[in-house]
Amino acid sequence: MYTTPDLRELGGANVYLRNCASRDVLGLLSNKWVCLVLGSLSSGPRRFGALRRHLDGITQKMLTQTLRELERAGLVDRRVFPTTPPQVEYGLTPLGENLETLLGSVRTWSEEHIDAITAARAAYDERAAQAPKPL
Amino acid sequence: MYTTPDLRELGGANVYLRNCASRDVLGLLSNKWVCLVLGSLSSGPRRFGALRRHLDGITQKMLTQTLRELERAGLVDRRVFPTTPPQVEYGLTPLGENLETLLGSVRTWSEEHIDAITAARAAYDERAAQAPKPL
DNA sequence: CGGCATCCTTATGGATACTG
DNA sequence: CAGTATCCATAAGGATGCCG
Repeated sequence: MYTTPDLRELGGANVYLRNCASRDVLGLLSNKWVCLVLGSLSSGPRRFGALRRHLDGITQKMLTQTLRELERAGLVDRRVFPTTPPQVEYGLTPLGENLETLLGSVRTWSEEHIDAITAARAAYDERAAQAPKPL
Repeated sequence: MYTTPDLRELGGANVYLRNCASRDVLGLLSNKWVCLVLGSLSSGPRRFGALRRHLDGITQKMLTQTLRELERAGLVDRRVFPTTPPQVEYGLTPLGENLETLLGSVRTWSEEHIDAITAARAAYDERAAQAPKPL
């Protein structure tokens, strides 16, 4: 009886199961902007407009959407100052800061190894171009 | 003259610029499956079918696509044994293993903090439900 | 300023069928 | 077994306009 063959293969690390909740968190990080927004806030709270300018290329919609998602997940908190015009400031929660330390190292890794990756891609493409199935 | 106002705001961490190549790497990680595939390979090489079974829920298409992308980036290597039927084995390159140490801690974080996130989301939703703009 | 609502285009990903 | 190719549904994301 093969009820749970997967678990026997590697020994039950649960992110690998379809309905494991922790996959949600990976899904969260699978947002192109999440890592950058958290990084941008790691140096201190910022207002909406400042974030928008800092995260070159993000649209208003995606910034709003990303911030809501992060706020809902308890990673970012939102402080409203009822001035005129209204000011809204975003900052990391303790949980957000905790995650940021990991994401920061991922961003650093990206910057440090982008050259190696670019080179690997070029090499791969060249190999692929040279052996284009000569039928 | 405001040629590069963004850099003065935070001091030149370049992932934040639109055309910075390191954003590509973040884009790579923005693939729902990348983190899981690399994690699945962290315990040793695996064959295509084994990966597919281990990563519960992945389709054949997405697995192929993800593996190609990772192979092209130099994070995974692919070894073909011309047996019948053919065997194809995937494993981490040194670069891939290096990245995996970071991603592993992200997966661990996900598993450790999923409860806090779930609770935060529930609280947020409840707050939102209780203050539905009583106009 | 900091949004939300709408429209519309494109990218993503699943299902299915076929191949070496 | 390990793919490739095709079709199709849905979701992601950009552009625009309006509002408190």
